[in-house]
Amino acid sequence: MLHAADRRRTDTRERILELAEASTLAKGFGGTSIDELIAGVGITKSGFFYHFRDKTELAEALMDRYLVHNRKVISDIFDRADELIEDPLHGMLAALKMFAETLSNIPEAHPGCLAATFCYQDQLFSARIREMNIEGMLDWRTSFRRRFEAIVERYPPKREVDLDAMADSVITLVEGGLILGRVHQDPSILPRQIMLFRDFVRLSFS
Amino acid sequence: MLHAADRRRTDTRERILELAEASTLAKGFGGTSIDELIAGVGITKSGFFYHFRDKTELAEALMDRYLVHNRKVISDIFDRADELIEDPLHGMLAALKMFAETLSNIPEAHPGCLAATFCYQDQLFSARIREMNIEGMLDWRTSFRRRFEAIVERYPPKREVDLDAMADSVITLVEGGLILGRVHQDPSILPRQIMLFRDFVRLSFS
DNA sequence: TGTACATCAGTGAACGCGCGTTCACTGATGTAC
DNA sequence: TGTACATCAGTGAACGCGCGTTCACTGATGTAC
Repeated sequence: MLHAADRRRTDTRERILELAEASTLAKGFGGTSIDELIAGVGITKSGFFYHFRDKTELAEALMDRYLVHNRKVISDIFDRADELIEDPLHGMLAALKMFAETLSNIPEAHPGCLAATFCYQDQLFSARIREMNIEGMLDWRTSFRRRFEAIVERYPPKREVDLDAMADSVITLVEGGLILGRVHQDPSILPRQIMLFRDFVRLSFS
Repeated sequence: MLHAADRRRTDTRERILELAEASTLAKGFGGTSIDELIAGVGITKSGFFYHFRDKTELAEALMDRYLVHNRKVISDIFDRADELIEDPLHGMLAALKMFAETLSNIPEAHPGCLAATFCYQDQLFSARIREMNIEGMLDWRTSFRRRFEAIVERYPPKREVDLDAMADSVITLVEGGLILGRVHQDPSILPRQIMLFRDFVRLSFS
């Protein structure tokens, strides 16, 4: 159980991270100033530096949070499907459909992907951040790759399929779809790409 | 024919843009300083402001250049295929294959997409930039959409297909693939995604 | 053809603001004995 | 249970650097008559 002080600490820190993430998605990490964050949270600048040694540590904490969230998204995709469906192909199809639905149900346009912003400013960051980014992307690849292998075993495809590419497809579409969705201000773009990929999976293995 | 002065002018301006684009892809536009550009080009700061009223004008010029380049990429995709192949489906398949090959032949990893960086820092820019970004994305959608319509007419698919989503797929995969390629430092990721999409197109219409 | 003026492509110095960072300090809460 | 000390979660003031921007000026080239 948390004591009062711990709770307070966690709160402020968490609120800084929350604001920093939103601002980073809107203006990039470089464009996000500490002044702006402390104004939002209601502390002084020194208060910020109590929670984070420097701005780099904020970036790393942001990436950490993102990695945890990332893994939860992936397991959410498959957990429900695994519960209901044993067959790997139909499990994948169900999982993709549920994923697309989840993406549709986010009321506002999804704000974007932190990994993408960081990747497009990577020269500003430590090698640490880049490694974390790779790690996050590999989580997607390995999770999907394993499941596609199970599918191939039970449903041998007529033509050879590039399993690594297929495993990377969902996260590729997510990154691309978030960009398109943002530019066009149309949150339906990403889920529709996922549903299209689902059609592709169905066609490939039947 | 250009006079000496014009040529010089164009040269310096072009070199600023060239450097600015590379730096923007590496660090974001906000992280790209005028000091850095003039050091690279070898002029003084006032020289920069002779060519661009302010930094916003540089961003717009960058986006302008990108839009022109963008259109060339799209027409390159289809021009050769149109020359050789009349059938819309086989033309599309050929175009996608050539596109994937072109992407493979870029020796270094493709540096990324300017539109993506701008999109992830869009709060820093004028509405003008955002409009230009939309325009660029629509170029892709309309070009592909028209061709998929021709395909559907000649090869009616068994199942209904989301033509808008299909038309958006290539640019979605390009944006996503560039991010994955950058993070993993693997330039083969994007062309393989394109080839996978090509398989999908073939399966969908036969 | 020579001269006067205009434009091009910059130079050099200065400015102010915002940014990340540091440092000495503090009041409230928690812990050891 | 009371006291001494430690830790937590900050405050307040200052600093220096880099950034975008401005302004008066300039030498080389181009153009009109």
